[in-house]
Amino acid sequence: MKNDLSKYKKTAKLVRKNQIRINNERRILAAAVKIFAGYGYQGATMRKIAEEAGLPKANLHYYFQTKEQLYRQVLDGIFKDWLAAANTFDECEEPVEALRGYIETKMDLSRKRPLESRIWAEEILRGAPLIQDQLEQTLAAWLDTREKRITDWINKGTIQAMNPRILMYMIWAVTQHFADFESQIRALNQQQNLSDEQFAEAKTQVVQTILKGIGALD
Amino acid sequence: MKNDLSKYKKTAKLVRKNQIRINNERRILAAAVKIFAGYGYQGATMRKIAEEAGLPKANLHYYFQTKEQLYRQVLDGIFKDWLAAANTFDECEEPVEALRGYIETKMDLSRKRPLESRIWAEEILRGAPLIQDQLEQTLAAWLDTREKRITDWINKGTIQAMNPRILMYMIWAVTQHFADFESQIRALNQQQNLSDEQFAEAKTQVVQTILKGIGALD
DNA sequence: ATTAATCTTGACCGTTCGGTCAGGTTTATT
DNA sequence: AATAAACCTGACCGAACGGTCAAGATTAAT
Repeated sequence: MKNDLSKYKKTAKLVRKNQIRINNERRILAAAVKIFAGYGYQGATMRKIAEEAGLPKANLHYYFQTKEQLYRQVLDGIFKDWLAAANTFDECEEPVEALRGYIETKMDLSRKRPLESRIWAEEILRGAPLIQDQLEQTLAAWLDTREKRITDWINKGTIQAMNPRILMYMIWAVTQHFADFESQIRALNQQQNLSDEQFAEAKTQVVQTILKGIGALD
Repeated sequence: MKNDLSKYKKTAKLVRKNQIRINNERRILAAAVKIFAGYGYQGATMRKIAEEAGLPKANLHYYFQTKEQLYRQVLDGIFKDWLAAANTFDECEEPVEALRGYIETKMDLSRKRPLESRIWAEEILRGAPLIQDQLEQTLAAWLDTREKRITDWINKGTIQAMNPRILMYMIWAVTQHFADFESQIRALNQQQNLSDEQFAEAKTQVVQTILKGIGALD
């Protein structure tokens, strides 16, 4: 009984953990996302992140030993979000619904989390020095599975023959473009970010063009 | 006569200019492209560029006063290449030929000059701090003109109704993706860059999907 | 109430950064 | 041959970087 109770208490402590630690780690990570997205890994400084978080620089190093470790945790969080969104691909059986759902989810993610998309893009731009393993393993496995689903659709004649990988590259390219190249789109849109209406139009057109382009519509 | 001759000589000198200067500026710019593409603006250092060029660091500052000036010249060169490629858009009257030619040219540019594409992408990722003017003026004007051509095609019923700008964003996104996300594509392709055959297949599929997607084919 | 663990922070450190400069060398002009 | 212009470069500079640390403050456990 005593044993059980003390165990329970310890577990409860671990679950609640230090509220201070949880709180500060969250603040620092949120600040890090902003600064890494705005300046890139090299351009971001621990001082800028500390200012954004409203904490002294030394305090950052208490929770995250090095800048690289902080950056890795940011990337991990982004990858988890990406995978969660990616699984909408499997929610529907038929290509039109599955692809429409996936493209729309990716577009929404670009709209809601452009900073994260840009951090990911910069990491890949620089040759993916820290996430190569994840790309070669988790992402490659994810792609293999979905490639088979698309091949099934092709064999059933639901969509036309094509290379499924290239289709996925196109979807990734287009959906992420609206986050990664936001500043270019803004410059071409009277210095205004796309309004909700404009973005909704883009989402519809992207879905229509790709679905029609692979022979899944009409 | 004397006057004319001396003028001619001076002009000739200016045309030939200092061969040393021409030569070294070219070397430095080529090295700068490599280093800026590999490390980003902040991650690139004048020491690395100097090593790549095989010149002492102080010599770089003799030809380019600051790192930012060197970077600006690199960006200018990239923008000129981009505009040259962009004009293939106007070479054909009909949408199928015009768009096919443009998409293929952009794909070829991604294949041949991936470093330049990545430098451009990073600049936009960071909010285009140095090229905002060019985007808002030169690029916006270019896009306006081509938007009108596409609108004409739509009015003639050659392609289906759509927002021309979003079509251009899709084309840019997809074509540049093969340069900018090269390291991700490599990780998903058994750690091998796309072969010429694979790239040719991608080019064909991209053209087909987009043209069919906007109702210009079939 | 005491002790232990956790958290906080200003001051500091070695390194590297972009950039400068004096003085020497090479190239062009007369 | 002499002079001027252009080019070259090792040594150096102040600033900013990531990271450390000792000592104090706060919170948790007994």
